Amino acid sequence: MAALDRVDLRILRALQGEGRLSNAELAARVNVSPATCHRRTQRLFDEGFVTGVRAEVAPGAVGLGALVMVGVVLDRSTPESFAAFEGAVLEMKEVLDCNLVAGDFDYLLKIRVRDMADFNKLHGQKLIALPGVRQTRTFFVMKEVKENARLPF
Amino acid sequence: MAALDRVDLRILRALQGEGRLSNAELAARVNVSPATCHRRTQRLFDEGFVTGVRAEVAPGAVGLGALVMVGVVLDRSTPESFAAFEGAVLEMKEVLDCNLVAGDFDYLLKIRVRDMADFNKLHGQKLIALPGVRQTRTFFVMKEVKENARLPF
DNA sequence: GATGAAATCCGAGTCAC
DNA sequence: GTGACTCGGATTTCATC
Repeated sequence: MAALDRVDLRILRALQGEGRLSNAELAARVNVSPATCHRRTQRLFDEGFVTGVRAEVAPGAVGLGALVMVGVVLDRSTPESFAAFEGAVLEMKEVLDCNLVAGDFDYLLKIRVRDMADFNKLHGQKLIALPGVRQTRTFFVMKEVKENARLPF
Repeated sequence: MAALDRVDLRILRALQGEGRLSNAELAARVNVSPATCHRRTQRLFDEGFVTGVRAEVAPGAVGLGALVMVGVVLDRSTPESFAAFEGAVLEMKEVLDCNLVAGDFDYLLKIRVRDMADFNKLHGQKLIALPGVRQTRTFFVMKEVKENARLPF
């Protein structure tokens, strides 16, 4: 996994903004020949600099209009306890993000559901039933100011 | 902005997983002709069901190995106060997510920087200097269990 | 009004340099 | 890294249901 030069960075930046750019268009934007651009891009994918390309679907259009952040505190802070919780969270499709954090919580989750009623059900039936959960704190998102911004590089 | 039928949903799901799928391949996966698939996909983009296609860049590879969540409380809860804060946050490239929430905080931010030292600088120089900020609470992410999972639909 | 087949044209992928 | 060559897919047209 060699280092990234200026051209690589330009390719990454372009693709981060428009993942469906054709190789020809991409080459024009980063000022290299199509052949070179193709090889560079290939490498960036093959060596894991780009972990995937994904279409962003408008959440509301697919019945996922509500966003909720949840702080979770576990009963015990043992490796087994963490592992069990993480394993269970990975199975929950509604959980978009899950991070182990330092601070007042053990984990912070980002969850998308249809509406508040849906979240209430999820909370009562699945969230508090997750392995080792002592308490949760819910933060309903009232306004999404910024979502998934591009990486600043 | 008409509704989505089964074929549309299959296209969205496929593209959410692999945004660079060729139209030919996509058509094969959702079982329609390339022509139909092309027209459907076009519509999904044009009518805003797909808001963009983005390459996901490995954060560590571009010097953004540290992830930090920050809870922010403002001085006053006035519309002007919120607007000023939001405007300033939109200018900060390091802030990936910013959500207005109900609960102990006014806003929850997701921030990517190089390392803890970098965050400390950002916190001291920019975060607490944001308009109307009374206090912040920092949650360093120690482990990213799940990041940006696909929408469950 | 949407579909799939066919026809055209442009870009992806490969090769020699 | 560049330029050229070939083949496959993107995109449009059109007849059809």
